[in-house]
Amino acid sequence: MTKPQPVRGTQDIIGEDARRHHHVIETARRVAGLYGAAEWATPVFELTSVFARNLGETSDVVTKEMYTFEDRSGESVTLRPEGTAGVCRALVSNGLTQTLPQKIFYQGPMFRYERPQKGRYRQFHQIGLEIIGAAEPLADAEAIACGQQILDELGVGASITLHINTLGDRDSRDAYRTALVDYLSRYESELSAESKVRLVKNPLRILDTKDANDIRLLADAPRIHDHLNPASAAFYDGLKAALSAFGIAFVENPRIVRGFDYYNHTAFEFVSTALGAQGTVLGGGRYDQLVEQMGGPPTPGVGWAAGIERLAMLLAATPATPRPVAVIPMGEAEQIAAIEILATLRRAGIAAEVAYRGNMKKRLERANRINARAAVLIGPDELARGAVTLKTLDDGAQRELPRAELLAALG
RNA sequence: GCGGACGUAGCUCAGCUGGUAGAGCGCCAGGUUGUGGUCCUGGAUGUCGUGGGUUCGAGCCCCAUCGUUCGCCCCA
Repeated sequence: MTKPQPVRGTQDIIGEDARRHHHVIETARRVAGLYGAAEWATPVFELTSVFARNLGETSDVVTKEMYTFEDRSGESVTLRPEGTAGVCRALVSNGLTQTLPQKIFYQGPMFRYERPQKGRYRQFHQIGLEIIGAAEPLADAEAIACGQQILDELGVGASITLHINTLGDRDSRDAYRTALVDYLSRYESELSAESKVRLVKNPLRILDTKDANDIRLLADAPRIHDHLNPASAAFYDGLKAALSAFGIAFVENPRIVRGFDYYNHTAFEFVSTALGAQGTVLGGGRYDQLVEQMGGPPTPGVGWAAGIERLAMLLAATPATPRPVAVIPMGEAEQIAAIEILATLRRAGIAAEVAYRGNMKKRLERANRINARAAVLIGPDELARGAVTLKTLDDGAQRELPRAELLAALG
């Protein structure tokens, strides 16, 4: 038997996975609301230029990793690889650059055309937060605090450490890049193959190398903090002060970098100590050039995103679902009474189920399987007396009571 | 995109140097025609990922393909 398969790198989220997934989203949505964020839903695909223009046409990201195709009119469209670009596009499209700041929460599927691995799918899901229109480090601190609170409320915060860094403003960053290239060029022959390529293409990312010898060479490399101009240094100090005031613990990690030019100042990652070397569960930073690159007015922004699948994996336990009440008519004659009781319970906010068929034994088995807390039994005797038998399934105790008292008994 | 490993029942897996499939769990039925979770008895389920090849004979060997997984590249 050949069963139909989902497209490579996609997965069905069902059962326990679905409950964990929803729990992550609901927790994040609720906490983001506490920070004043409104939830946006932007399209899952955009014109390719929305993503490509900002990333550089030649990077691997564009040529290799985007889910891009032509629609029937020959337009090149791309399934969104991340959420920030679409949110910034929407901000500009809707003229919201006149109404700043905006705090935006989003959640949904993202797509990258990569080789699938465990926890890395071609369709995956993210939650994200953006604060657009605030140039102050307080916005960065709020975004980070929101991320921290979500992780805490998910119960995964304990095994996670916040790493922060600054890239400085454009001048600071350019000065640092020059200094870093100067230094590393002297050791070019000793660098790993990948780092040699990065030295030309994207030198800051060498700081993120895994090669032991590269790491040794980097020990004496110039540091970003020595190249920050006064304004950038003040911004970074402001961030750290605000984080401390929010009660957020962090470590400074100069190896956290971002590859694209629209990033500046703050870069941060929440790293799980439980998941090995690649344990980033939530990451983000400041992107003061992005909205302008998108065709809007110069508008600062800061935000983060986190993979829902990875967070769901970290949850200690699957969130419990409410236990329903099983309504069990003995036969056809009691069916109508059962339906009436179902309606009463559900309108009162009590989860209630009835099995579609089967004798009493079968229906009790089913009640057990759906983890019902109680069964409401109705046979000819109860029907004649206008009563029901209420059975508590955990201890098996049961008693007969008038139908009118059922709601109160289940309250 | 590159390299390694793997693909047997719904799930987890066993299957000797090739002789045409098994366990546990789950599922269904009965023991109990007004009572579940425990127990006992019985039952169903697989073109052994797919296609081709070698062979008298392939779950097992060979090739291809699809998928999964580990690592690399990348990680917006």
